Amino acid sequence: MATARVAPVDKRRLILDAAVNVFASRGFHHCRVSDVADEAGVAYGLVYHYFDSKEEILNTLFLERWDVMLEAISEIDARDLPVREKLYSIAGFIIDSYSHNPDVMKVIIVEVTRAANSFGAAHLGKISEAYDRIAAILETGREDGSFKSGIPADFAAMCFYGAIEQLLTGWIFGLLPRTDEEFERAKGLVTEAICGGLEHAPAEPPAPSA
Amino acid sequence: MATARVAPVDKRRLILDAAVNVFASRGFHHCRVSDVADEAGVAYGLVYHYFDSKEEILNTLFLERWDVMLEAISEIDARDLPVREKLYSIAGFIIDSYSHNPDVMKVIIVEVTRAANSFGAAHLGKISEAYDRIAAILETGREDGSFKSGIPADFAAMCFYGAIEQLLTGWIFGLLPRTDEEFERAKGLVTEAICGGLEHAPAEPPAPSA
DNA sequence: CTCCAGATTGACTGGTCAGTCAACCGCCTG
DNA sequence: CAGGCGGTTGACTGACCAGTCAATCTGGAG
Repeated sequence: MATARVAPVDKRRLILDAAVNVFASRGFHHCRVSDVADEAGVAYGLVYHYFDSKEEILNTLFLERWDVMLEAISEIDARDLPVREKLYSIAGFIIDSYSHNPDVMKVIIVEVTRAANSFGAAHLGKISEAYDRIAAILETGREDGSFKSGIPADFAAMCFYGAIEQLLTGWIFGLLPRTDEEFERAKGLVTEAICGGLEHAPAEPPAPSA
Repeated sequence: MATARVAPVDKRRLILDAAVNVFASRGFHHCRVSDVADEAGVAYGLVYHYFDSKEEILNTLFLERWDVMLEAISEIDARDLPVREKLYSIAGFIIDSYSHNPDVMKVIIVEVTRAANSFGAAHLGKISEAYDRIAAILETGREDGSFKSGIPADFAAMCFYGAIEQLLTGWIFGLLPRTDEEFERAKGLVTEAICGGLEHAPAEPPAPSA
């Protein structure tokens, strides 16, 4: 007989999903654990059956998603593509993540990624791993001569990632239009902006033969 | 007789400066008002003589600095310079702000600029004014043909500002080296990265005569 | 010297909320 | 049917802390 018959509803998952809603709409510091429990339709105490603390809920949400992103970056890096297309794919992945589930990305960006005195510091290793993997990709671009050697790869990675995160921030704050077409368009535009630059290229010597 | 003889010490200023230290090192949500009072060497109640609430202190800190930045952007825009040099000056101004007083910028970036559910939302107008002014500068670049017309100015402004803020974030988290030389170097590098792009330019037709 | 207004003090209060815990439930096992 | 165990409940507690306020100080004006 099947072990699960009447879909025993994963309460832990229910709580995590509810937490995303609540954290996104009210903010981690401005909501109560009871808000999460209510949203999940679950008793207050059950939250503490599955999680040690309110913070652990956010940690879990962050790690779940960030690991997926790190995995995606590695997978993209492993493909046999020009560096620019790898960057396009990464931008695309992050933007898709936002468009498919804005709340999770909002919570991560708003509550974790910049929280230098709390969650950000706690997850610094994971966060910088993303920058490092992007930097590694850029480094291959420097090596094959397609990317400028004058801009350090780790520096370039920060610029690239920063631009993307700022776009998400723009969407989160409602400063940029949020439509599927805009999301799609943005992928190409960030890539072009960061790789190709905002300026029209002046007469420039071609890349030195690496 | 002079109105001030023994340097009456502006207690309000003292509190604001103490708040910068405390907010930067412990975080707005993880510190007590009494921490600020202690740091300022002032009685707890005096904080409430000068400010209505803990939040008002942060609001004041943000507005003081942000207005200076808006002013600086306008002043830079008014100069007769190529667009790229205006952007260099803006990047330079923001980076100098950080290098001269890291704590204020840290507090603004960590506690305000991304706080979509609290301070960020409250100051959305001011925040987006900065993006708008940068976008206006970029628009002139599009008009005079030095900047690509395919990338909307508001979009480009987000990329530019995002890259800079990410650099500050890198310094705040200790992921990028914090030396005066690095700060100086970064000004040129971000400008080159964003305006000129990370890639070596391929053969590209010159800007169409606008 | 007196009087006043504004500055300064810090003990206290009121409300909030994260986390605990003892009880209860429902299902499976023997 | 008894026993037990993980899942589930929600009232309760203990700590914490933003904000209040009555009292005190200080320095200038008359």
